[in-house]
Amino acid sequence: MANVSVASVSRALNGHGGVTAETQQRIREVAARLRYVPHSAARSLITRRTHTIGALLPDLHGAFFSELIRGIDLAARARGLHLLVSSSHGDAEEAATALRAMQGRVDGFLVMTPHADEAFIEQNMPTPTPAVLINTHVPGHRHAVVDIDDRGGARAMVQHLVDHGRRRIVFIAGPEANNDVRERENGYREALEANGLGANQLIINGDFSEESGFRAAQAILGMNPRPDAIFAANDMMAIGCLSALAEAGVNVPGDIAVGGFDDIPMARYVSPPLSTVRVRIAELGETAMERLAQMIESGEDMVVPPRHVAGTELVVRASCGGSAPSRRRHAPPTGA
Amino acid sequence: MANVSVASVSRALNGHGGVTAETQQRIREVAARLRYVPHSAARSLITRRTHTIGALLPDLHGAFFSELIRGIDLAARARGLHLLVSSSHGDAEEAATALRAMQGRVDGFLVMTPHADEAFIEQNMPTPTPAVLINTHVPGHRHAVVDIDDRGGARAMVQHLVDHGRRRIVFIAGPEANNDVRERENGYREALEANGLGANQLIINGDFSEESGFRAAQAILGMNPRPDAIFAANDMMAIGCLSALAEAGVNVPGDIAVGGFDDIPMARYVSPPLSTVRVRIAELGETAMERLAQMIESGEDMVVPPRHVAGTELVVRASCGGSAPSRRRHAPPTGA
DNA sequence: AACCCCCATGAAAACGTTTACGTTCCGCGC
DNA sequence: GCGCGGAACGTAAACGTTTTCATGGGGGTT
Repeated sequence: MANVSVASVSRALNGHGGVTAETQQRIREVAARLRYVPHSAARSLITRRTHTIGALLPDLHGAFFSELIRGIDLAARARGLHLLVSSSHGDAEEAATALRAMQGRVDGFLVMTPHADEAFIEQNMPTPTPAVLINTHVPGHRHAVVDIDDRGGARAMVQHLVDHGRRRIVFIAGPEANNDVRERENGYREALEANGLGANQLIINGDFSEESGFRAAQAILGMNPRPDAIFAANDMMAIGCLSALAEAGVNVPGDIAVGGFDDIPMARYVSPPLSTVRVRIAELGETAMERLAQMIESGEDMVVPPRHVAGTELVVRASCGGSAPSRRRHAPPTGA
Repeated sequence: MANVSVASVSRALNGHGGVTAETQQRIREVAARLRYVPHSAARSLITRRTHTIGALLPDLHGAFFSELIRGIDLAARARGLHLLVSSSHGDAEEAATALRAMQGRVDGFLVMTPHADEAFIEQNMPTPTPAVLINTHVPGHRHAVVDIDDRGGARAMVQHLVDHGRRRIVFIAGPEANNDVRERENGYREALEANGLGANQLIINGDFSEESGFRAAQAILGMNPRPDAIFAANDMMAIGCLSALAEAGVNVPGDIAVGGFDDIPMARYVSPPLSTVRVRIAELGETAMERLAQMIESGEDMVVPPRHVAGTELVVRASCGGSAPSRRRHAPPTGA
């Protein structure tokens, strides 16, 4: 102590006023000298604020989540918030457990999980805690929602293929439970229908793995008449396709054009470079975090911001045989 | 309340005994019905345990950190610990701030930052808090250290190149401040000397970016006599080399062999597939986390485990012209 | 039948803050 | 000169747990 009561210390360090500039100065000096740090638990106990937000993600693996976390972290630290991460490895029960474990430890949730259907939300999300649902099409109005424009991106890709003369476009789907996939498939369908090709729907199931893309391409090569384009629901499957096609001696994009989704860093490096749909993932995370911060600050009469949809961007490279590849060899991929 | 005092509730929920099985049962039922969750701040206040560990990383970008966090998360959740992440974007001051901000909020630190020299540690790490330093060559004995065997990995790669007849091997270094790079360079040197090639040291500086690898390769092409192998301190630079060499019409590995370090996912997909040194990153994170948990549990008379060095693994693919590429086309890369 | 010990339970202190509420002191106006 | 207002600061309550200690009751032993 520096000849002063705990109350004054609190006031001095929090800068709430009610204390002379001089004593504030003195207290701060002493605090620094003593390497005093306020006990955050005690503070949280009385303040009911933890200055921490909890992120529940389906997995922490791969470029997607890396980018997402990065965006979230960026926005969080800009606001002086801490980030508590947790992955819910596939299992819905595990996700619920993780959510419960974070309960009370955080001021708000950032939730992205395939298990987040309405019942799950209802059951496991404490009403008073603000939450932003990422990429989760739940109609509820109690939580904010931030989505990727999967449908629009898929439409753009298919439209591009159609514009360049492709007519028999196969879509390689992903795991059925996945919302993104459903939306990408919807976009595929809409684009075909918009071009009077509704009857040409060709859908093969995959599971997001390179392997499944490889197998899908083999199946496609056996189809008659042979398709002239493949649109995979993600880049890894598209890359699997490229392998299979190369192995079979099929020319890409001459014989078959290939498009993916995500624009993972690798997409630029495969041969031929993969056309794909870029999602500004870090931006998605930032937006979600910003929304959440806003909800938290709004306090009692919480305002739930309207649904936000993160745009996508068609990245044309050699694999889809469109215009000259827009890939400049040594420009770093934007946003990556 | 269920006809019982707060003390009994505490005992029932924590299972410390001192309460009838019957009442414990009853209390738990009521708690579940009321969706009661203990206030973690209050608990931390008295327990002086947060059940949270703080991870300070230099960045959250890219495959490396994605893997690292994944490993950490895995080990953390296996022990029921929460994970607070923070990136210290480059700046040492920022790292210090982040560390201070986590102070008191966590039971232990996982620190990986290029700024973690001795002074930094001394200044910013609160002595009583357990900490594990990842990939940080600080001699202090107060903290545990977990490292990558950069030197051994580099030696293995260079030895492999020498074994296959290469004699003029260029090393492309990374940012000077980086510990990994220094060690990789040491390994390079040691391997050359061990083979009586100590006089053939050829080192070019890079900065870990693809671009710098590209430029380095151009420089190398101008050297006389021309080197017959390139060993880049990381995969991205190696990939930049491949681009430059392909552009110049140089045959890889015929004219020049190329090796990288990290085994990023992309390494398998470039052309030719890149030989590299794999680091089991997730394992590194897991080990670090386990050590930390061990230190935390050991309590007052904290035992600091001895330095642990995560092994590396030479991954031979086509780019180094060794034996037939060991890459099986559709086996998923192990550990990725 | 009396005593003792142990176990289940309750009461209360403690953890380290924030904040509402007093208290003191100073300066100013009447 | 007296009173009054306001600013600076101290006192103490409150936050929700855990844990120590006290209390009571039941069962076993002598």
